Amino acid sequence: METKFSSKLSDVRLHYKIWLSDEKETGIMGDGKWRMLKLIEEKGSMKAACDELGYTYRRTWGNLKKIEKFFGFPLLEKQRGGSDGGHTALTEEGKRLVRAFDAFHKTLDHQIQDGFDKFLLELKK
Amino acid sequence: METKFSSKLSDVRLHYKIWLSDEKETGIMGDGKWRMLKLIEEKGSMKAACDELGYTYRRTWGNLKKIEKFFGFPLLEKQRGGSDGGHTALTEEGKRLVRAFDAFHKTLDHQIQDGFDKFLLELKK
DNA sequence: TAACGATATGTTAGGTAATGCATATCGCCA
DNA sequence: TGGCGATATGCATTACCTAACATATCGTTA
Repeated sequence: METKFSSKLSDVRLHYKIWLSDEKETGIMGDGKWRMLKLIEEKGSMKAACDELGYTYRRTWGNLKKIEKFFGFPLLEKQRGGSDGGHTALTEEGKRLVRAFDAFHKTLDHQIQDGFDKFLLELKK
Repeated sequence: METKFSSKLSDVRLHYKIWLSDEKETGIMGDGKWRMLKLIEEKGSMKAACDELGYTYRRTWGNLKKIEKFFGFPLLEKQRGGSDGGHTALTEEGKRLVRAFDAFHKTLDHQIQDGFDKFLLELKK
Protein backbone atom coordinates (compact mmCIF):
# COMPACT_ATOMS: atom_id res chain seq x y z
CA MET A 1 0.00 0.00 0.00
CA GLU A 2 1.00 3.61 -0.42
CA THR A 3 1.54 5.79 2.61
CA LYS A 4 2.94 9.27 2.95
CA PHE A 5 6.25 7.66 3.84
CA SER A 6 6.56 5.57 0.70
CA SER A 7 8.17 8.10 -1.60
CA LYS A 8 10.50 9.47 1.07
CA LEU A 9 11.98 6.21 2.20
CA SER A 10 13.65 5.15 -1.01
CA ASP A 11 16.94 6.77 -0.18
CA VAL A 12 16.85 6.66 3.56
CA ARG A 13 19.80 4.82 5.02
CA LEU A 14 20.37 3.24 8.37
CA HIS A 15 23.51 3.67 10.40
CA TYR A 16 24.53 2.23 13.67
CA LYS A 17 27.31 2.43 16.17
CA ILE A 18 28.28 0.32 19.11
CA TRP A 19 30.77 1.29 21.75
CA LEU A 20 32.12 0.23 25.09
CA SER A 21 32.29 2.49 28.10
CA ASP A 22 33.40 2.21 31.67
CA GLU A 23 31.07 2.60 34.62
CA LYS A 24 31.48 6.37 34.45
CA GLU A 25 30.19 6.31 30.87
CA THR A 26 33.58 7.33 29.54
CA GLY A 27 33.98 5.89 26.08
CA ILE A 28 36.64 3.21 25.73
CA MET A 29 36.35 1.90 22.24
CA GLY A 30 33.88 2.02 19.42
CA ASP A 31 33.66 1.48 15.72
CA GLY A 32 36.22 4.10 14.81
CA LYS A 33 39.00 2.65 16.93
CA TRP A 34 38.00 -0.85 15.92
CA ARG A 35 38.43 -0.01 12.25
CA MET A 36 41.68 1.73 13.02
CA LEU A 37 43.09 -1.27 14.88
CA LYS A 38 42.03 -3.58 12.06
CA LEU A 39 43.76 -1.45 9.49
CA ILE A 40 46.91 -1.10 11.57
CA GLU A 41 47.02 -4.88 11.78
CA GLU A 42 46.67 -5.11 8.03
CA LYS A 43 49.10 -2.34 7.13
CA GLY A 44 51.63 -2.75 9.89
CA SER A 45 51.74 1.03 10.18
CA MET A 46 49.80 3.62 12.08
CA LYS A 47 50.57 6.32 9.58
CA ALA A 48 49.44 4.26 6.61
CA ALA A 49 46.22 3.39 8.41
CA CYS A 50 45.56 7.04 9.28
CA ASP A 51 46.13 8.12 5.70
CA GLU A 52 43.71 5.54 4.40
CA LEU A 53 40.96 6.37 6.89
CA GLY A 54 41.52 10.09 6.58
CA TYR A 55 42.25 10.61 10.26
CA THR A 56 45.11 12.73 11.44
CA TYR A 57 47.99 10.90 13.00
CA ARG A 58 47.80 13.20 15.98
CA ARG A 59 44.23 12.34 16.77
CA THR A 60 44.66 8.62 16.30
CA TRP A 61 47.68 8.50 18.49
CA GLY A 62 45.73 10.14 21.32
CA ASN A 63 42.75 7.84 20.86
CA LEU A 64 44.72 4.65 20.94
CA LYS A 65 46.55 5.81 24.02
CA LYS A 66 43.22 6.14 25.80
CA ILE A 67 42.25 2.53 25.10
CA GLU A 68 45.53 1.22 26.37
CA LYS A 69 45.24 3.39 29.44
CA PHE A 70 41.90 1.83 30.23
CA PHE A 71 42.97 -1.75 29.72
CA GLY A 72 46.27 -1.26 31.46
CA PHE A 73 48.19 -3.39 29.00
CA PRO A 74 49.39 -2.69 25.45
CA LEU A 75 47.33 -3.50 22.38
CA LEU A 76 50.03 -2.23 20.08
CA GLU A 77 53.66 -3.04 19.54
CA LYS A 78 55.32 0.04 18.19
CA GLN A 79 58.77 0.30 16.74
CA ARG A 80 60.50 3.55 15.94
CA GLY A 81 63.36 4.01 13.50
CA GLY A 82 64.71 1.52 11.02
CA SER A 83 64.94 1.65 7.29
CA ASP A 84 61.21 2.08 6.97
CA GLY A 85 61.05 4.66 9.74
CA GLY A 86 59.13 2.42 12.04
CA HIS A 87 56.08 0.20 12.22
CA THR A 88 53.21 -0.79 14.44
CA ALA A 89 51.67 -4.18 15.02
CA LEU A 90 48.99 -5.55 17.31
CA THR A 91 49.82 -7.54 20.41
CA GLU A 92 48.03 -10.82 21.07
CA GLU A 93 45.47 -8.91 23.12
CA GLY A 94 45.01 -6.37 20.37
CA LYS A 95 44.29 -9.10 17.87
CA ARG A 96 41.92 -10.81 20.23
CA LEU A 97 39.98 -7.61 20.78
CA VAL A 98 39.70 -6.94 17.08
CA ARG A 99 38.56 -10.48 16.33
CA ALA A 100 35.90 -10.36 19.03
CA PHE A 101 34.61 -7.07 17.67
CA ASP A 102 34.68 -8.50 14.17
CA ALA A 103 32.45 -11.37 15.15
CA PHE A 104 30.10 -9.08 17.04
CA HIS A 105 29.74 -6.79 14.07
CA LYS A 106 29.29 -9.56 11.59
CA THR A 107 26.28 -10.92 13.42
CA LEU A 108 24.90 -7.49 14.12
CA ASP A 109 25.16 -6.31 10.55
CA HIS A 110 22.72 -8.98 9.45
CA GLN A 111 20.36 -8.51 12.34
CA ILE A 112 20.24 -4.79 11.85
CA GLN A 113 19.66 -5.08 8.14
CA ASP A 114 16.77 -7.44 8.86
CA GLY A 115 15.34 -5.07 11.42
CA PHE A 116 15.67 -2.14 9.06
CA ASP A 117 13.90 -3.98 6.25
CA LYS A 118 11.01 -4.73 8.58
CA PHE A 119 11.01 -1.13 9.76
CA LEU A 120 10.66 0.17 6.23
CA LEU A 121 7.98 -2.34 5.42
CA GLU A 122 6.04 -1.31 8.47
CA LEU A 123 6.08 2.33 7.41
CA LYS A 124 4.99 1.56 3.89
CA LYS A 125 2.06 -0.66 4.67
CA MET B 1 40.01 -19.26 31.69
CA GLU B 2 41.75 -16.11 32.77
CA THR B 3 43.01 -13.66 30.21
CA LYS B 4 44.40 -10.18 30.59
CA PHE B 5 40.96 -8.89 29.75
CA SER B 6 39.12 -10.73 32.51
CA SER B 7 39.56 -8.27 35.33
CA LYS B 8 38.96 -5.23 33.17
CA LEU B 9 35.70 -6.32 31.63
CA SER B 10 33.59 -6.61 34.75
CA ASP B 11 32.26 -3.09 34.53
CA VAL B 12 32.47 -2.48 30.84
CA ARG B 13 29.15 -1.49 29.34
CA LEU B 14 27.86 -1.58 25.84
CA HIS B 15 25.99 1.24 24.17
CA TYR B 16 24.47 1.51 20.77
CA LYS B 17 22.75 3.99 18.54
CA ILE B 18 20.83 3.68 15.34
CA TRP B 19 19.86 6.53 13.10
CA LEU B 20 18.45 7.29 9.70
CA SER B 21 20.13 9.55 7.19
CA ASP B 22 19.46 10.75 3.69
CA GLU B 23 21.71 9.95 0.75
CA LYS B 24 23.98 12.85 1.68
CA GLU B 25 24.53 11.31 5.10
CA THR B 26 22.66 14.09 6.80
CA GLY B 27 21.06 12.74 9.95
CA ILE B 28 17.28 12.61 9.90
CA MET B 29 16.30 10.85 13.06
CA GLY B 30 17.88 8.77 15.72
CA ASP B 31 17.33 7.59 19.24
CA GLY B 32 17.13 11.06 20.75
CA LYS B 33 14.33 12.28 18.51
CA TRP B 34 12.58 8.94 18.78
CA ARG B 35 12.48 9.20 22.57
CA MET B 36 11.36 12.80 22.31
CA LEU B 37 8.49 11.96 19.98
CA LYS B 38 7.41 9.10 22.25
CA LEU B 39 7.34 11.37 25.25
CA ILE B 40 5.50 14.13 23.43
CA GLU B 41 2.87 11.58 22.49
CA GLU B 42 2.61 10.54 26.11
CA LYS B 43 2.63 14.02 27.64
CA GLY B 44 0.80 15.94 24.96
CA SER B 45 3.30 18.73 25.40
CA MET B 46 6.65 19.56 23.94
CA LYS B 47 7.70 21.57 26.95
CA ALA B 48 6.84 18.83 29.42
CA ALA B 49 8.74 16.31 27.33
CA CYS B 50 11.80 18.57 27.17
CA ASP B 51 11.75 19.12 30.90
CA GLU B 52 11.61 15.42 31.58
CA LEU B 53 14.41 14.52 29.19
CA GLY B 54 16.53 17.50 30.24
CA TYR B 55 16.74 18.96 26.75
CA THR B 56 16.23 22.62 26.08
CA TYR B 57 13.03 23.57 24.34
CA ARG B 58 15.02 25.54 21.78
CA ARG B 59 17.11 22.59 20.72
CA THR B 60 14.22 20.20 20.52
CA TRP B 61 12.16 22.57 18.47
CA GLY B 62 14.98 22.86 15.94
CA ASN B 63 15.51 19.12 15.82
CA LEU B 64 11.91 18.25 15.21
CA LYS B 65 11.67 20.85 12.51
CA LYS B 66 14.50 19.10 10.68
CA ILE B 67 12.66 15.78 10.63
CA GLU B 68 9.52 17.35 9.30
CA LYS B 69 11.50 19.21 6.70
CA PHE B 70 12.94 15.95 5.45
CA PHE B 71 9.67 14.07 5.32
CA GLY B 72 7.79 16.98 3.88
CA PHE B 73 4.69 16.39 5.96
CA PRO B 74 3.97 17.09 9.63
CA LEU B 75 4.61 14.59 12.38
CA LEU B 76 3.30 16.95 15.02
CA GLU B 77 0.08 18.81 15.57
CA LYS B 78 0.84 21.91 17.52
CA GLN B 79 -1.59 24.26 19.15
CA ARG B 80 -0.68 27.60 20.64
CA GLY B 81 -2.66 29.49 23.24
CA GLY B 82 -5.57 28.26 25.29
CA SER B 83 -6.00 27.81 28.99
CA ASP B 84 -3.04 25.50 29.19
CA GLY B 85 -0.93 27.68 26.95
CA GLY B 86 -0.85 25.17 24.17
CA HIS B 87 -0.19 21.52 23.45
CA THR B 88 1.44 19.21 20.95
CA ALA B 89 0.31 15.83 19.69
CA LEU B 90 1.54 13.40 17.07
CA THR B 91 -0.10 13.09 13.71
CA GLU B 92 -0.99 9.65 12.35
CA GLU B 93 2.35 9.61 10.55
CA GLY B 94 4.18 10.62 13.73
CA LYS B 95 2.60 7.76 15.62
CA ARG B 96 3.37 5.32 12.87
CA LEU B 97 7.01 6.36 12.83
CA VAL B 98 7.33 6.00 16.57
CA ARG B 99 5.70 2.58 16.57
CA ALA B 100 7.97 1.31 13.81
CA PHE B 101 11.02 2.53 15.70
CA ASP B 102 9.69 0.95 18.86
CA ALA B 103 9.46 -2.43 17.24
CA PHE B 104 12.91 -2.08 15.68
CA HIS B 105 14.47 -1.22 19.00
CA LYS B 106 12.72 -3.94 20.89
CA THR B 107 14.14 -6.64 18.67
CA LEU B 108 17.54 -5.02 18.51
CA ASP B 109 17.88 -4.64 22.26
CA HIS B 110 17.80 -8.38 22.70
CA GLN B 111 20.04 -9.14 19.77
CA ILE B 112 22.64 -6.67 20.91
CA GLN B 113 22.62 -7.96 24.45
CA ASP B 114 23.17 -11.47 23.11
CA GLY B 115 26.00 -10.32 20.91
CA PHE B 116 27.63 -8.45 23.76
CA ASP B 117 27.49 -11.47 26.04
CA LYS B 118 29.22 -13.55 23.39
CA PHE B 119 31.76 -10.78 22.84
CA LEU B 120 32.70 -10.76 26.52
CA LEU B 121 32.90 -14.53 26.64
CA GLU B 122 35.18 -14.53 23.65
CA LEU B 123 37.59 -12.13 25.31
CA LYS B 124 37.66 -14.07 28.53
CA LYS B 125 38.33 -17.49 27.16
C1' DT C 1 -8.89 42.92 28.16
C1' DA C 2 -5.06 41.54 30.95
C1' DA C 3 -2.62 37.55 32.40
C1' DC C 4 -0.82 33.12 31.75
C1' DG C 5 1.59 29.25 29.81
C1' DA C 6 3.09 26.89 25.78
C1' DT C 7 4.66 27.26 21.14
C1' DA C 8 7.96 29.91 17.85
C1' DT C 9 12.45 31.73 16.54
C1' DG C 10 16.74 34.80 16.31
C1' DT C 11 21.13 35.63 18.60
C1' DT C 12 25.06 34.82 21.21
C1' DA C 13 28.21 32.79 24.44
C1' DG C 14 30.79 28.66 25.87
C1' DG C 15 32.79 24.19 25.95
C1' DT C 16 34.58 20.10 23.66
C1' DA C 17 36.70 17.93 19.95
C1' DA C 18 39.24 17.99 15.73
C1' DT C 19 42.92 20.21 13.03
C1' DG C 20 47.19 22.14 12.05
C1' DC C 21 51.78 23.29 13.24
C1' DA C 22 55.99 22.37 15.34
C1' DT C 23 59.45 19.61 17.09
C1' DA C 24 61.76 15.62 19.19
C1' DT C 25 63.25 10.84 19.06
C1' DC C 26 64.56 6.59 17.10
C1' DG C 27 67.37 3.18 14.34
C1' DC C 28 68.56 1.33 9.80
C1' DC C 29 71.23 2.26 5.66
C1' DA C 30 73.95 4.62 2.15
C1' DT D 1 77.55 9.82 10.40
C1' DG D 2 73.91 12.21 8.16
C1' DG D 3 69.40 11.55 6.07
C1' DC D 4 65.01 9.43 5.90
C1' DG D 5 60.50 8.03 7.43
C1' DA D 6 57.61 6.65 11.13
C1' DT D 7 56.54 7.04 15.95
C1' DA D 8 55.87 10.49 20.00
C1' DT D 9 53.92 14.61 22.02
C1' DG D 10 53.05 19.64 23.19
C1' DC D 11 50.44 23.61 21.93
C1' DA D 12 47.64 27.00 19.43
C1' DT D 13 43.69 27.50 16.51
C1' DT D 14 39.42 26.36 14.54
C1' DA D 15 35.08 24.33 13.98
C1' DC D 16 30.99 22.70 15.60
C1' DC D 17 27.43 21.53 18.74
C1' DT D 18 24.76 22.90 22.71
C1' DA D 19 23.22 25.90 26.20
C1' DA D 20 21.54 30.17 27.45
C1' DC D 21 19.26 34.39 26.79
C1' DA D 22 15.78 37.21 24.80
C1' DT D 23 11.43 38.05 22.74
C1' DA D 24 7.34 37.40 20.08
C1' DT D 25 2.92 35.17 19.25
C1' DC D 26 -1.22 32.78 20.24
C1' DG D 27 -5.89 31.69 22.36
C1' DT D 28 -8.41 30.67 26.41
C1' DT D 29 -10.04 32.16 30.97
C1' DA D 30 -10.63 35.18 34.85
